[in-house]
Amino acid sequence: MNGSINRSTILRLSRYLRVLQKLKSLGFIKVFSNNLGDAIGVTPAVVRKDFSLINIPGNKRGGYNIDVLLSEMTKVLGKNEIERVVVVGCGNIGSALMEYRGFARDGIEIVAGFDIDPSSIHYSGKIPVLPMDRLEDFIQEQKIQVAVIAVTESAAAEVFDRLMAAGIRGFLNFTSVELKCVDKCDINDCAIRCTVHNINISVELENLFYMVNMNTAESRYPEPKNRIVPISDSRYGT
Amino acid sequence: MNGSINRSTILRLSRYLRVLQKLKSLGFIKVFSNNLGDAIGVTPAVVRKDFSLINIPGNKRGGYNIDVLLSEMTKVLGKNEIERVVVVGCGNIGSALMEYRGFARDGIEIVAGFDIDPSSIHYSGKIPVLPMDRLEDFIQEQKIQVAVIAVTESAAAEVFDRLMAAGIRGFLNFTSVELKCVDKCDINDCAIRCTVHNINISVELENLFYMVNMNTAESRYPEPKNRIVPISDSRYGT
DNA sequence: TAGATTGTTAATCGATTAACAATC
DNA sequence: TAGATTGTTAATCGATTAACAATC
Repeated sequence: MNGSINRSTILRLSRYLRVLQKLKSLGFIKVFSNNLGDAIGVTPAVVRKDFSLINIPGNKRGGYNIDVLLSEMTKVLGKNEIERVVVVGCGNIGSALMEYRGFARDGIEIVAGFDIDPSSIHYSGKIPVLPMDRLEDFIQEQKIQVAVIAVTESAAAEVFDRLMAAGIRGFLNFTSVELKCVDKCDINDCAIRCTVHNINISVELENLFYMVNMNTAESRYPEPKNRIVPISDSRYGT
Repeated sequence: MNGSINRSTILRLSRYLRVLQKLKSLGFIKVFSNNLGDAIGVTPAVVRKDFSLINIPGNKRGGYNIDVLLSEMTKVLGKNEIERVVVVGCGNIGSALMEYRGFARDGIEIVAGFDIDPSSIHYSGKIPVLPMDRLEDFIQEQKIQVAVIAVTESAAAEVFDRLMAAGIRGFLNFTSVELKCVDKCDINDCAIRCTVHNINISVELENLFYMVNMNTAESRYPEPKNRIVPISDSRYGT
């Protein structure tokens, strides 16, 4: 098939959405494919292709209507309701995420944290931090589907299993353990799919060092044509 | 060219490295391509190809020697010395990273933080937090090449420019602003390359919700052949 | 030897890019 | 009209996968 809606496309849609919201707040009405391409670092053709995939029409001369883009894209991305998340592990990273104010603007709400350390527990406050034995109940009662894992390395695998069993189907994993979905079957003997995004900051940094070293090594032989070769990787690229 | 060392390969190498360190600490001497493949979620052929790209020899029957792998891979990744990083913006995320203990094990050291808020500044302590006007001097004196950007959205672009001008060539960007390397020329009129990794946690979470919704929608029509379809995306995949 | 694993080549797959007709 | 932009198709590119000979 020459162009289905895949992960790359979806990640780009999220990024267009972000830019479009800003443009709208600035009073813009329409936008061209090359504007959006510049904004997120892709070619205009990619933008047009993405939009045509989700059947958003443009005007041959007048570009795309921002309101249409926003409403269609939120429809595709399923962003019509608040997206509720739990954070498991309220150490450095977990707490930082729970204190981050920017999620609300993006329609994301962290509804609870969970921690093994009794001194971290508090039931009141903006976001409660609950003990680990409340994990399964809470997830099932609140029908939570997405969780952030920010526990210690040694607890990662067990927490992952518990979350999976409790019904979580999307995982954002900040531990250094590479988590993978393993075979699980529900009572109806039907496949359970889940999605894990592993974010390993050490690996990110290591890679940056490698790229920097490579670039400085190469820059002794600068290419004649393209004097400026910015290498901007959004992690969703390539 | 049918197989140069590209970003995907490098990111995989970092991940092999991590697994290999654990295996070594468990007393393992050798490892097979399918073990490593399982560990990071790729096929054995990819592992063998990666290793052959960096000229690591295996034994037709006995797999790969872990010590050889480790020493060759650290050579390629340039991990022989401590990798020094600064963190700009010591709010929630920035502080969390500075307090994270795991970097040392990976040969990464956060040598300083920088913040605009005077109450965050402290010159002593494990990692000093310096005022922003020390930024350029520090980076140049210490020859820092990689920085984490964890400032507010509104400060992101300016901080990025300052870091770039001060000599930073690798950026790990946690702000919601998509940073791109722009045209810059140094005094020798030679291209400056830099690398930016943008980590946008909102986008990650949004994407998880999309995947989860898609999967649950699809699971009403389970495929006959592969009953279990784990979708495990390491962000470097695809 | 028999079995298993590497190393490499060719085939496949998918995404990006280029190009251009359609048309506002 | 002339110019600019969309929408789509074909070409290119690159990475993954499959396959299998080599060989321990």
